[in-house]
Parts: sequence; structure tokens; C-alpha cells
Amino acid sequence: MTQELFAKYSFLLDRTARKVKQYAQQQFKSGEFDVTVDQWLVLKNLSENELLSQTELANLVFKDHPTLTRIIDLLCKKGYVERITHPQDRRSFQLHLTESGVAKVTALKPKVLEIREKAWENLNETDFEEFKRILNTIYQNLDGQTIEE
Amino acid sequence: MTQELFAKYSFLLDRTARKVKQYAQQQFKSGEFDVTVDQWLVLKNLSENELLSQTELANLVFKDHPTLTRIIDLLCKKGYVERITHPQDRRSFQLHLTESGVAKVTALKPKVLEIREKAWENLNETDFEEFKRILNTIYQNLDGQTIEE
DNA sequence: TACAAATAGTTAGTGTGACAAATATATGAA
DNA sequence: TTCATATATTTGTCACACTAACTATTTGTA
Repeated sequence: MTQELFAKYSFLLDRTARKVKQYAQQQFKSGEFDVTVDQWLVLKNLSENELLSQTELANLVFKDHPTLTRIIDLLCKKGYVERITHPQDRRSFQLHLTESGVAKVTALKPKVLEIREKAWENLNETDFEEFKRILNTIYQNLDGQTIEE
Repeated sequence: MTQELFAKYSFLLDRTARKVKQYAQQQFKSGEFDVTVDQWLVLKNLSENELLSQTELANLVFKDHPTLTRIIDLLCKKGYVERITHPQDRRSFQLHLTESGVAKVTALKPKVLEIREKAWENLNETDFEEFKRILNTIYQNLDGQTIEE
């Protein structure tokens, strides 16, 4: 296999990832979800893990701290999340879904799953397992850390 | 396959694509390439196709027009690209690699290929074919879809 | 106790991505 | 010819990614 192909696959990977995000974002918008795709990822993780710190959440969703700070800012402004000062550590916050945030997650969850499903038409479960394996291999090659799943 | 399983791919895909880009960008930076990963993609395509219009180039690299305008602006500022008014159509430009741009592509090409290769360690040709097939299927599943339902 | 080092989070700067709207020019049909 | 429409590119706005630098606290160690 020639080196040129490696570069081509990097291009395909980037192009597909952007398309997946763009498609979901369009559906979010037309459905008036009132959150972006990335904001949704954060909300969903908060609904599954209460009282996370921003650092813990950043590790869960694989976003860096400045990005997470701004996403949390926006979610607070929209009233879905609250920052609660950590009782023992004044540098840190415990993130808390508001009632409105919980309701948002409940309302959107099935709709998001339906949107995500669209990408897998004409593909089966074996494809999915292969895809996951290859993506994780690539990630590990460049990260040097193990990924469990 | 359950819907929850389906939903994981978008996270893994996004995470991996970002890692691939981030790794390459770090290498570009430490090697003092003087261009970003996206700027490189544009330069490389210009070196393979002279006198493209911005619209033609946008279709080649799958970037939208405003994004491309700004990347071209930066490459012009760096002296690697020139906009030449189209002789028959004053709305349009013909994009031209300067001498400096040609030299840059020549110098960087082998280095970029080497960087790209790193992502594909521990994967074989069958994996590449599968990966390409799945990425392209996903892309097509989501491409050209209307927002309304 | 003192103080350097580590940690949590924010701010700033640059680049990119998506989308909408604006500008300038070209084209086609009445 | 003239005017509506199409095309090429730019501008504006918001969101996200990454880096670096910064503030405020906490912790480790002498």
C-alpha cells in the first residue's frame, strides 16, 4: 500500500466526521432542539453522572478545558446546567442539571437516537464492530493510551 | 442492534478525526511547516490542478466557500498562492501557486506522508478497504438529505 | 510553618466549520 | 434591450478546537 493512500484515508475520515456532525446539527436545528450537537453530548453525560467536576466531564467527553468551559457557559445561560461550588475545594465546581436540563434530556434522547441511526443504513452489526475497532486502533496509534470500551 | 449502540459511532468518529488532525497539526508545528493541516490540503490540491477557481477547489476539498475564502486569504498573505482575475469572468479567480508555494509543496509532501502513515499502524489492507467502504456508505447515507421530514 | 509545585478553571488568540446575507458580475428570456 | 435569475466570492456571526498564559486554590515537602 502506498503512502498516498494513507493521506487519502485521513481526508475521508475528516470529511465523514464533518458530514455526520453537520447532518445531526441540521436535524437539531429543524427540530428546534435549542442545543448544538456538542452541547447535547455534554448534557447527556451530565444526566448519566451527577456532580461531575469540569475536569472529570472533560475526560468523559474528550474535550479540552477551554472548550468545555464555553459549552458549560452556554448551557448555564440556557438554564440547563448550574455550577455549584465544591464544598471541599473552592477551585472546583460540581456540575448540576437543572429541572429544565433533565426535561431537555428526556425529551431529546429518543429523537437523537433516531437521527444517529440514519448513518447506518445499508450497514450491519459486523460493520459497526469493525468500524469501532479501526477507529479505536487509529486513536491509540496517535495517543499512546489504551482505550477500553 | 439497539439504537444506543448506533449512537456511539458518532462520538468515536468525531474523537478519532479530531485526534488525527491534532496529531498532524502538532507534527506540522514542531517541524515548522508554516501551514496548518487544512492549508496543506488546499496547497496540495492546487499543486495537482493549476488555475482552479475557488468554487472548483471548494468542491475538490469538500470545504464550503466562506471557509475556502479565508484559507486562501491566509495562503496569499504567506505568499504561497495568488488570485488571478479570470480573463473571461470578472466574478471569478484563477488560483495560482507561486514559486514559493511550489517549493513548499515539494518540501513538505514526503514529510506529510510520513506523518499520515503513523495513524495506520496495526491495520492491514483489508481494514483499509472496510474502513473506506463504511466511511463512504455513511457519507452517502447522510448526503443530500433534506432537513424537512 | 513556609513555599514551591500541582491542580481547577478561565481568558485570549488563531484557525476552522456552518449558515445566512450581501456584492458584483454574467446569462437568459421576453 | 431590459430585467429577473443564476453564479462567484465575500462578509458577518456563532460555535468549537487547540495552544498558551493567567488566576485562584490546594497539596506536598522541607
